Amino acid sequence: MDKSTLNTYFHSLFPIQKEVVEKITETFSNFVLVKNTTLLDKDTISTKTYFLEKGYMRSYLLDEDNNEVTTNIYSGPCFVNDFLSFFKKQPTKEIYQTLTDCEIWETSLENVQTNFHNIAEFREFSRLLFVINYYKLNDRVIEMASQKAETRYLNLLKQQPFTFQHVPLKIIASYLGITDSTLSRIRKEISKL
Amino acid sequence: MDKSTLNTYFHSLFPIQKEVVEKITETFSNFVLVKNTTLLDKDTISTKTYFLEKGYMRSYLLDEDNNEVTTNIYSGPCFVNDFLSFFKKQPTKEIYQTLTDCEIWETSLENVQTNFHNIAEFREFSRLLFVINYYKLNDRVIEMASQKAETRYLNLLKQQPFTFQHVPLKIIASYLGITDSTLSRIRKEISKL
DNA sequence: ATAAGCACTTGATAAATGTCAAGAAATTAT
DNA sequence: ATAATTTCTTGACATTTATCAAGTGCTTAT
Repeated sequence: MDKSTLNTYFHSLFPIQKEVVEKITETFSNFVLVKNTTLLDKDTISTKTYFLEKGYMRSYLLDEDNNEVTTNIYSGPCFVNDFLSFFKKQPTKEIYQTLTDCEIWETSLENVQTNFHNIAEFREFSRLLFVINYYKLNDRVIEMASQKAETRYLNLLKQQPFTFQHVPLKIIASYLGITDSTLSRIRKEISKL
Repeated sequence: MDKSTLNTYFHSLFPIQKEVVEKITETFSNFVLVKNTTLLDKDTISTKTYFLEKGYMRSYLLDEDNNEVTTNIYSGPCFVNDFLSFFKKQPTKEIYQTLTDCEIWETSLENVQTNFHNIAEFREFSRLLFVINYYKLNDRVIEMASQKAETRYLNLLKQQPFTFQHVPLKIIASYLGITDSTLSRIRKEISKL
């Protein structure tokens, strides 16, 4: 039950007192999931917020042609949440799955609510987490709208180089919005240079 | 200074007492902007949160080839915010511009902070606004990654039909991540059916 | 250790979308 | 009302990406 990574994450995002962080993380409990396990399934309601301490995960869904669309790739340490399901108590549209063995912390919505309304620093932290996630997504939309596949690939390679050592290329391809054949060809082209 | 639309917006998103909403909107003041005016310029820090009561706006940026990339189209009534700039006090990367004459309300970060930390219902409202905006963006990424241009166009037409009566097609095209030529051809194809 | 199942690559071809340039149509300014 | 500007359309052609199918190699389960 070593919460040092979890606690450090709070400090890294927002200046906040050690005692306050310990109060916030008091209710978090941890568990381990092996590779290829579903953490949160489609059409269920997320009652927990998750912190991925170590390992890789993804969220994905199936489009109308039954192709997998990877919506996010998570590399710990980071929070993993289906915000809509968790806060609005709606069924998820996406599946959250481990891509490697993972170490995860969780706490309930009730605990989040208590902290959100009673600890000013947690409120600020929560909002900041939203802002950061929102802008990552925004940057991705801009990329998708304006950059070609090769550029998106090179950006991802620069931003998350370690992901490529743990996540299959076909999943990375679907995250980039291209087929695995196209990604394979892009990589071939680049390796020629 | 009729705040009824603004106040109603709060109620529509989240059950909240009339008196509490009036307290929250107390500090909002209004103004009018004519078509094609910049509300928030690139590289400036957003010190206000905006509520677009009436009219159309967009946010956009220029990519490396100096093409406009429209990141969002806003149709009042709705909040218009550069969250990153407003909450993290960072320079915006995008330009926020009116597309028609607009009626806008604004209040300062200080007022938002006071309400965020003192009014539980406002905290819930704020978070909900984030959640909703986050998922709109998430849906857009999924669309961009998995649907072709024609489908994205038809979805937008269904979801925001009135936008097409007030926003030039070239802006809609850049929002869809395609060129205006391609949008023109898509519309021609569809009109044939 | 072997078989089965995935992940990845590659070729041939097709579909989707972009580029550039010109002209038509609509809007805005004088 | 006219001119100027911007938006929209269209054609010819180029580029990007998808599709389908086959084959290779790697991983996993028995």
